[in-house]
Amino acid sequence: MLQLKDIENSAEEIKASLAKRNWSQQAIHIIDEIIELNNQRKAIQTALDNDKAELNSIAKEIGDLFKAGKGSQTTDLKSRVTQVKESAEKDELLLSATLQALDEKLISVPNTLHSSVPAGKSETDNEVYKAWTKDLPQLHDGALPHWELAEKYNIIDFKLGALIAGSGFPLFRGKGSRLQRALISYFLDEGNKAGYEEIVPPLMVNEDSAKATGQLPDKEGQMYHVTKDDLYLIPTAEVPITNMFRDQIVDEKELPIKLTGYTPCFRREAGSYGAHVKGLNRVHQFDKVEIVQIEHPDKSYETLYSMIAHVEQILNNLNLPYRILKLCGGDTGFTSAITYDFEVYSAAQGRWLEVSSVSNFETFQSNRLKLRYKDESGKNQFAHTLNGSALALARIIACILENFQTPDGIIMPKVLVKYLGFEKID
RNA sequence: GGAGAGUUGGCCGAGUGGUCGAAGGCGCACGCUUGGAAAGCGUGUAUACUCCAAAAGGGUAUCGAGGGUUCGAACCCCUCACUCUCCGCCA
Repeated sequence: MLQLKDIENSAEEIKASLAKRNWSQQAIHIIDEIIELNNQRKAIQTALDNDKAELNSIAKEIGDLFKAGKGSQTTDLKSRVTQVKESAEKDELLLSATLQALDEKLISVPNTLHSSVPAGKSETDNEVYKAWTKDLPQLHDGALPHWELAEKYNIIDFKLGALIAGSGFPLFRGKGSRLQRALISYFLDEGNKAGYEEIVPPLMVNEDSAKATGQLPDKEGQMYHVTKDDLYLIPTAEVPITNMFRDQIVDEKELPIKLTGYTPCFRREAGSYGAHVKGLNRVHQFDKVEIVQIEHPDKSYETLYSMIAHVEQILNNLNLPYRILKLCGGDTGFTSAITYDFEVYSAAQGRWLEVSSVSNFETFQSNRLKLRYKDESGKNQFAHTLNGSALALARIIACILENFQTPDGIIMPKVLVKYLGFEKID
C-alpha cells in the first residue's frame, strides 16, 4: 500500500506510473480523489479531536467538583457534555465512513513503478534484460516432452495425482521424487552459502498475513481458502516469511536481513487450460525455494541485483539455458516496483518457462506490514522488502528432463549427483 | 473436544472508576564521577494521527481486538481473538 504522505508529495510521479501500468486517465483520477478524501479526513478529525478535548476537560472539571464535595453543581456541565457528544458522534460516523472510503481507494492503487521500468501492455512488451547468446540444446530425433518422459521412466504420475486430488497435482515417484528432494537441498544449500538464514514457515496463513504482503485483496481467487478455520494455503513462501516482520521495528544495524525457505506453494490457477498447462508447466501445487531480504532503502537496488546474480549462478550450475526479462509496466505485479523474470528454455517444447521472479517492493509491503527500522537519529522508517524464487521446482524439473534426455536416459546435472545418489534416469 | 488461567510500554511487573500514557525494576541513551572501566548519581527513553512555515510546544487515540455502562474506564459488563495449564484424542 502506498503511503498517503507519498501520494500527497509526489502525486504527479505516481500518476505517471499508473499510466505506465496502462491505467486510463479516468482511473488515474483516483489519486486526486484520495488526496481530496484525505483533506476531508483531516478536517473531520480535527473537529472531532477538539470535541474530545473539550469532553476530557469537562470530565476533569466534574471530577474536581465531586472531590470538593460540590457534586450538586455539575448539572450545567453535564448538559454541555450531552451537546458536545452529539456533535462528536456525528463526526465519528463521518470519519469512519471517510476512512473506509479512503482505505478502499488506497488499497486499490498498485506500487509505483521504478523509473526504469519500460512501458508496455502485456508480457509481449517485456524487455529482454539478458538474452541467452549461446546455443540452445539440440535434441536427438524422437526426443519427448517432459510429460511423456515422466511416463516413460515412471518418475511423475499425473493420472494418480488427478485421482488422489485433481488435475494439476502431480505425484512424483522413485527417481522423480529424489530429483525433487535433491533440487530442494541444493537450492537451500546455495542460499545458506550466500548468507541466507533457513526458515521452515507455516504453510497456512491468516487473513492479516495475506493482507500484509498484498495477496489480499488483489489475488483473492488465486489462493486456496480453508473456510472452516479461515486460513489460506500459501501461494509462495514469501507470505509467511515476510510476515515474520509484521509489526516489527528492527535495528538499522541488523539490515540486510536475509532469509530463505523451502515450501510447497498452492495456487488455484482458476481459468487456466490448454497446452500451456500441460504436464508441469502450470500446476496447483509445486515446490519452491524462496529468498527474501529486508533491506535499507539506500541499498535495496544493489541488493536486487545481487539476488539476480544468485539465481543466475544456480541456473549456470545446473547448465540450463536461461534469459532474464525486465517486466514492462503492464506485466509488473501489483505490489512490485520492479520485477525481473527468469525463464528457462524447455527444449522439447521449444518454449521459455518462467522459473523465477525477483522483485523489489520498496516500502509497499512494509507499509502494510508496519515493518520499520530505527535510523541513526532514532526515527522509524519503512524498510524495503525484496524477494525472489531461487528457484521454483516444477518447471526446472521439466527443463532438466527435456534438455538432458538422450536415447538411453536422462543425464543429471553434475551439481545434483551428490544429492541424488545417481547420475542418470533410465 | 472438555475445564481453568492469562494478555499492561523494548523486557519484567504494579495498578479494581478521576490525581494513569500508566508506579517500580531491568535494559538502553546521554551527562556527571574516574587515569580508564565498574559501581554510584542525574536526566531522558512508545506508536500513530493531527495543529503550527519549521522548531519549540499543543491536541487526539492506543493497557490483546471490538462494543456497552458512566460526566469520566487499564480498572465494571458483553462479544471475539490469541497464549498457557490440565484432561481427552493423536503424528
